[in-house]
Amino acid sequence: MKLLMIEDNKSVSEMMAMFFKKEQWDAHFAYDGNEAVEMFNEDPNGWDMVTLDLNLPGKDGMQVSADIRKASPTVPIIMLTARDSESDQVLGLEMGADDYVTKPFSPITLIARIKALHRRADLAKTAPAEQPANAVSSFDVQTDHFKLNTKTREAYLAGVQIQDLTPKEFDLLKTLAQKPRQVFSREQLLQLVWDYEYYGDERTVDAHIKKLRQKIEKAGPQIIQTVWGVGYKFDDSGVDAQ
Amino acid sequence: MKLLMIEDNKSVSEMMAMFFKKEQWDAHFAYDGNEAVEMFNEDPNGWDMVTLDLNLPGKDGMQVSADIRKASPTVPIIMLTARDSESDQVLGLEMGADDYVTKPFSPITLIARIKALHRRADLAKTAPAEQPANAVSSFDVQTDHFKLNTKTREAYLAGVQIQDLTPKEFDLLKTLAQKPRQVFSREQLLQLVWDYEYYGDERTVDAHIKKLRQKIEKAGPQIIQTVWGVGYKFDDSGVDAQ
DNA sequence: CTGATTTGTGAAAGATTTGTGTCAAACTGC
DNA sequence: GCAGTTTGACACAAATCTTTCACAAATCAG
Repeated sequence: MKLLMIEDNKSVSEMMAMFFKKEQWDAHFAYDGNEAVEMFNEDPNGWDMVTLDLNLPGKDGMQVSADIRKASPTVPIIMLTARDSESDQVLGLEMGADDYVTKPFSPITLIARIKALHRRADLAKTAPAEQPANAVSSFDVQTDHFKLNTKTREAYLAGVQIQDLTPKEFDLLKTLAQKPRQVFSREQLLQLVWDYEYYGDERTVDAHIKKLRQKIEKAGPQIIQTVWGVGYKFDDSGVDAQ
Repeated sequence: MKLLMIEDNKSVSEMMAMFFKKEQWDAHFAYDGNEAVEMFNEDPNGWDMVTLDLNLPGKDGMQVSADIRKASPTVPIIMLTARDSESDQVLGLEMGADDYVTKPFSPITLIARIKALHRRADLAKTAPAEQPANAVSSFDVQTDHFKLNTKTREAYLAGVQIQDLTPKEFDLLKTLAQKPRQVFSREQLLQLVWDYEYYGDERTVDAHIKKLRQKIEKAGPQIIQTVWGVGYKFDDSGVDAQ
């Protein structure tokens, strides 16, 4: 198991390193937020677990969590913190963390929680259809008629490339496409595509959707649907025609 | 979401019942271990979540956990307990629990943890590289012939999608369908679908029911019944297999 | 059967949400 | 800095949904 521990307190990480070694886990350590996000993004899909200290120098811990979630919607995250307030805990869990452990914690407890979460997360990997490990698949989103590659930042609809996507447009499309058919509210999209604490007009999302749709139309049928009163969703099930 | 709370302290379960209702979860309660296992086994694959108080009369909590795990290797289990010792916690997690919350806990916290775990467990269902069309799982209502998914805001009757549901229509259908055969008065529906303190004409419900029925008819047989003098109910028992 | 009550229905007014164009600000590469 | 892009905000028009109301139809009580 490949694990990333984000923790600025060296004595904590050194102690945990011993325990991780005992478990024979491939543990990596980051000591501040920016370093952590950078390290994580080198191989966003290669991590099995992240533990994140919220009290970090530099980047805010919640922001680090958001950045990691953005890069990988599924990696298990355990937040570690001295902040014991209930609202912090609830916020953390709502932000997408899977567990929230308050300091001081014992290594044994943390190990047990990591194992429990890893076991649970593994169910998602083993259950579904296998994905050839070595296969190209640098495509991060791939449905029948739609492919999206975050490394090259290219998107294809029914084989035709969607051209001239700006960064925001690409991120927006990626976010929607990662969960086909799931409806995202404007607020959710602002959190996921912009920032978790972005303060701005929700209608800005509409403006980007409009631009995005224009570019999608040049490549094929519309794959972004409006869900009236709720938000938007990606749905390429209408791209049947061959 | 269908949840089983195993808890012998009635004041705790009553308080939680209120919070579960607010979330519109289908919460069931068991007050001792044997009853819990029995209840669980009536439909081992029908549960989305179990919370288990370890301090139960009758059967030992750990044994209950083991019995449930045996019946369903994947159902998420959260252990609740006053025992704060580390060894208990580690043992619980090793026994197959996904989370371990010590009493006293606040309802908000428990709700947040249930949501986090449910989100994680759902990934196992939805994960499959985003398979075709309606393979999106995580239906919030699922009977033999009717399925409703709040994430995609889609509803299916005997496999056919009920199309073009407006927000109110969808919410209304969801509310009725969450408790099949249960009659809801117009007043109740106004509270549940509109707002707790909505001030408006009760007949507005009728208007929406009418529109909803029209859209349901396009997909299959009628599943909303009028209970004269009382209100409306969802009942799909008349829908025959195809 | 008759009258009272409740529900179904269609239309129209009212309210809300979304699409879209414009413009200024922020950002990029040079 | 500068020119070209991208982004964000806003306002108005267009589209869609919600609510109300009145009358017709159905149901019930006696």
